Amino acid sequence: MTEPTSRAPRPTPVPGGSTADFLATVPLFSGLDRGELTRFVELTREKSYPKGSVIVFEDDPGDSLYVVREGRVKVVLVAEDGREVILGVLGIGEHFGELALIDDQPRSAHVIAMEDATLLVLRREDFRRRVEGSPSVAWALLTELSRRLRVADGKIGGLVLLDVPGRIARLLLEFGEHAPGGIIEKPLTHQTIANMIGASRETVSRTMREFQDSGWVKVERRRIAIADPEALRKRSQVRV
Amino acid sequence: MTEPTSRAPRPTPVPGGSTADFLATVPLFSGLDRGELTRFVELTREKSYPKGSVIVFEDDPGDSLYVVREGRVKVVLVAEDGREVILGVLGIGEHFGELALIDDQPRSAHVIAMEDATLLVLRREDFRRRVEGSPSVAWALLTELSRRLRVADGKIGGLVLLDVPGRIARLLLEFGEHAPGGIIEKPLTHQTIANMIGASRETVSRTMREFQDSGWVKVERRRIAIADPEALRKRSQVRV
DNA sequence: GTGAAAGTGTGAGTGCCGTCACCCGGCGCG
DNA sequence: CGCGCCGGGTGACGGCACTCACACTTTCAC
Repeated sequence: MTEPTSRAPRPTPVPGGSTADFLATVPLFSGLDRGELTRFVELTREKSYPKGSVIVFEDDPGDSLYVVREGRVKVVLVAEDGREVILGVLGIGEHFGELALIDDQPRSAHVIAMEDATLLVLRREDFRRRVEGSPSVAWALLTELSRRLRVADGKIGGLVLLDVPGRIARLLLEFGEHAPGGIIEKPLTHQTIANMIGASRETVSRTMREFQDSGWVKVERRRIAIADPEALRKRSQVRV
Repeated sequence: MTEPTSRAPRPTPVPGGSTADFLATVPLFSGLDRGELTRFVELTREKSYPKGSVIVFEDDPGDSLYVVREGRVKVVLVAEDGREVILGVLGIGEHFGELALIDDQPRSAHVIAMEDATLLVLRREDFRRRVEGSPSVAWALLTELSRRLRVADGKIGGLVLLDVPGRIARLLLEFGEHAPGGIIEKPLTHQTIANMIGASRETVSRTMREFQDSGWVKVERRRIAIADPEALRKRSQVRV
């Protein structure tokens, strides 16, 4: 999956940088000119969430779009017995909550702060006006939803066709691509990986050890470095 | 597996009215008025595909949107070893192929005719003009993509959290809802079900027998009747 | 009608991976 | 400084579901 434009790691906004500057780096709004952006900023509120707090609840009616300004959040389904499936991890510049604004259905998942996080909140009506008023925004939104649909379908394929090591290999490659130098800095705990690929913590642990022993990845102090992408790629291919 | 027809599209006798009438029933275009619809029809070509033929190939560049006029098609990922994952089954009035038109990426899956099928084909530029020119179409498209995203996420959750009987129960309920009287008429073979939920044909066979023995479903001559939705619902819930 | 092809039923064997149980090491905090 | 907690490592065990094998039934084409 090569996506030259939208997914490249963008420079982290300086804490002092204006909200308008920040929004300009978000693909969804990058089509707006400076004037529009500045006016647009007036419509957003900034909100902080401590690590572990729930930002949106599944099944709630939703009336806001969120853009991650600082920190990381996870989109999760939670079963009654406590098992959780992580549908996605969103970092700076990524957004969530559009679905409920588009189709007026309840929230489809929980969103939880993985670290202390700061979000820009935009209310339904302002969002809709923006989408309806700016073809470029509408088109960017369509593009983003398309991307997510492709990712989701790929995930479904992986869950069905690959064994656990294969799914882990694929996940590592995916994260490695979007990380500078193929080094995944942010803490990806085994438990998190497990919840992302539908496996148990223990199996992830064992598999990661095998990958290290094979020299495919190097792990030190919470950093995962992709050492042999080709081997991983092979392992994440469906076995013949 | 048959070759796709590159033969000239034969003018199809259309059961049930004009193409414009038909398009008016498709949510994507239901926002257009009669005049627009009639002019719009000029832009489409009608094409027939025999059962088993491949309509679009994964990884191909795509330049068309397809609307199912007659028959059913399946969207599938195919592994090298032949196993296939059915991402979706589309019936009359449903459409596919938008993704590639929106984001200019290659097709994300194969689409294969499950029965002899007739499709309306709309080329990229005409589609784009329509989306850009009609806010109602753009919005309908956003709504449709949102719906699919929710479905896909639900599927991911099901694959991870449910065992095979649970996934089958969920699938039956889903199909039952969209079928009049909870009776699923169209042939859903065990193999097809298996490919939709990521299971083997044999396991589906055994499970369907159990469901019948429990009185949850009644099966006769290719028809599946949902007899006890409540039981199925319970079974498709995550066990506590 | 008749044969081939598609779909289904069922048993036996096996393996991946989940669960349970326990240990270890590092790090933050009172 | 010691304690708790989070994250990780590893062995033992068992079960769900996959594969393989084969018989039977239904559908469909000619």
